[in-house]
Amino acid sequence: MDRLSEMEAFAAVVDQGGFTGAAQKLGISKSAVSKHVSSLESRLGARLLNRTTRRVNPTDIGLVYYDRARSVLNAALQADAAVQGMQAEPTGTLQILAPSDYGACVLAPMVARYLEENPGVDVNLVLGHDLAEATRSDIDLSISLGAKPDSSLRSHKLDTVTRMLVASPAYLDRRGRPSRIEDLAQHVLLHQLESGNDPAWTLVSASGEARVVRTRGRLATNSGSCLKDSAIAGMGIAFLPDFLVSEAVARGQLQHAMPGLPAQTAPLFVAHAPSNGSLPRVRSFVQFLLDSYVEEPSVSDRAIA
Amino acid sequence: MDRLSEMEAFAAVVDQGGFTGAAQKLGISKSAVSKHVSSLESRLGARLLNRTTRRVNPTDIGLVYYDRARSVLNAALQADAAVQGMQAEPTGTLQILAPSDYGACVLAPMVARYLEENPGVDVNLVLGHDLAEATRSDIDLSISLGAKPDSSLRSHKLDTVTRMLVASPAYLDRRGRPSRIEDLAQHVLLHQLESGNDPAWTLVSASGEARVVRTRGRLATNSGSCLKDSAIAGMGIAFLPDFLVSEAVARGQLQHAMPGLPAQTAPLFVAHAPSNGSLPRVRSFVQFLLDSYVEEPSVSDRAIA
DNA sequence: GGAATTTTCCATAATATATGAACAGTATTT
DNA sequence: AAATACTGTTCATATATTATGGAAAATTCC
Repeated sequence: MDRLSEMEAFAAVVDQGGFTGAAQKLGISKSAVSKHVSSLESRLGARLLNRTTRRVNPTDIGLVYYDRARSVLNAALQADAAVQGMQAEPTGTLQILAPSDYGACVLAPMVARYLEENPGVDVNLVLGHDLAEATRSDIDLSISLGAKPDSSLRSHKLDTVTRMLVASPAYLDRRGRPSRIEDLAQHVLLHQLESGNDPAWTLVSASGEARVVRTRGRLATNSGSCLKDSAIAGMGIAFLPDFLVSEAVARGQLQHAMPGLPAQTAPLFVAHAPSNGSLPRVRSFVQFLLDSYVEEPSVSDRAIA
Repeated sequence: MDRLSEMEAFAAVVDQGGFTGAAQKLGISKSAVSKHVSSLESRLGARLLNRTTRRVNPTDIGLVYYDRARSVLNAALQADAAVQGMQAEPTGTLQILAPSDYGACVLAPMVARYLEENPGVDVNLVLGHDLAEATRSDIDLSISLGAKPDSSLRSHKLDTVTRMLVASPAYLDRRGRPSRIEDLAQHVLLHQLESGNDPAWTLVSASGEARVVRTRGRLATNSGSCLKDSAIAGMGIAFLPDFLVSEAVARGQLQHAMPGLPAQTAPLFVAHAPSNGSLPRVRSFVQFLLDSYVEEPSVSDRAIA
């Protein structure tokens, strides 16, 4: 006997003031209503309704049970509605916050594909990871590189990004190839400006220890692609993520400046507020990202697997 | 398919991290758990669990549904518990607030009977309707005469109390019998002190209008029985409820002072805070009162019926 | 007191359930 | 690397239970 149906039947009887009305409202036979209520009463071991053949009045026990049953039914309704809401077609405008370079190089093409698959969703892609931006309340979803997001957020690891030291062949021929981290002090280091950070790189040496290399280049910018162009132009060594430079490396415009250096990896996360986790557009985009990275994992993640 | 059982099965699977554990915890077969969850999923039209044959992980939809389902189950548990609690044997100390005279004359013998029938309950009978007492938080139940209790309280009408003008035959022979309300001004009126009230009676005349009679007696007391004794002693006319004087009237010690006056009736209510309505001792005592008054209605209520 | 509604009861047909074993797949362990 | 142990699902069947429509019982309204 479905206990929820029993409660529905009982509540309907109280609402309609009779079994007949309840049966009509529920679309079942009077007998069924009677049996449901009887079963409920025997299960509880208490009389819930005072039947007077002409009128049905709830017992005082029935009265308090009615309130409880209604709240149970409401909760059940909300549970169903939550699931239905999460399965609805994604709609609205998805606000995505992402690091500038990653957003421009990697995310933008993916977003384009996502938009094609999800005609109901618009995307606002906010690039640049300022804290002021990160706390904007209308951000649905943010992508971060390196640090694992705040544990108050729901996060999924998407990928492992490798950053590498690159320079143009001409530069390396002219200035020599560094073989140890200390050798970098003799080179022109093209630094990427980050808000609030000292001009320095943190590199993990072959022995596994982190070494901080102060950069003393004549050019610094916050644009990774600008930095890449400078490196291609032979202006020095840059420390850039693979997604920015792999194409230039493949074309021979850039080379690994220090092949002996172990892979400098950082995890890539997508994160969202827990309350946004049930928004279809957020769910669908996160799933889209996860699917995309599973189909086409990066070099470093493939190596791990 | 019992929807609550489905939720229980699903929640158990999430808790135990597997169908086998859930089946053991619920005491049913693995097949049943599997079917319950399958049925739930198909009813919702959503996958709730990611099965990996070795481990079961809730989908993100499943995660939010788990919370909802848990609250549904909790509410259902509370609903059952509320009914069970209301059916438990009455225990504890019942705090009753009642008007002094009514409590002494009528309620005390009834309480004695109630105590015999309910060995688990003690009674504290607080007599005297001071507002300070009425708001005491440990009062389970209060009885009031005349005014209908605050609508924030649950109240039941118990009876209709008739108040009557009485005096001793000797007094009436000596001073004459009043025939009109105005005549009362020529009499000694024995007033019952009430906190905050002017010394006056409000009488309903034969024409139905309320007349206020200022009392100017030399004796006033807050004790109804003391007033009755004074009236028996021939000291004047008293205005007292039937339960106080009917015996003396029957014995001829008192007479109706003004037989032409219509019945001066006031309803008698029992009231309790809604939150106390589910306490077995409150319920049982209220029921006891109602039963007692149904079996033995007062004269005026019998006349109405 | 009669009549009309209302609930409950009853027998039947249909539906649905729980079960245990067999099946298929994966993670652990040796 | 292979075998094992354990997992969830599926299947057929026997058991329970359900809903239904009509008849019966009961009580209130007129």
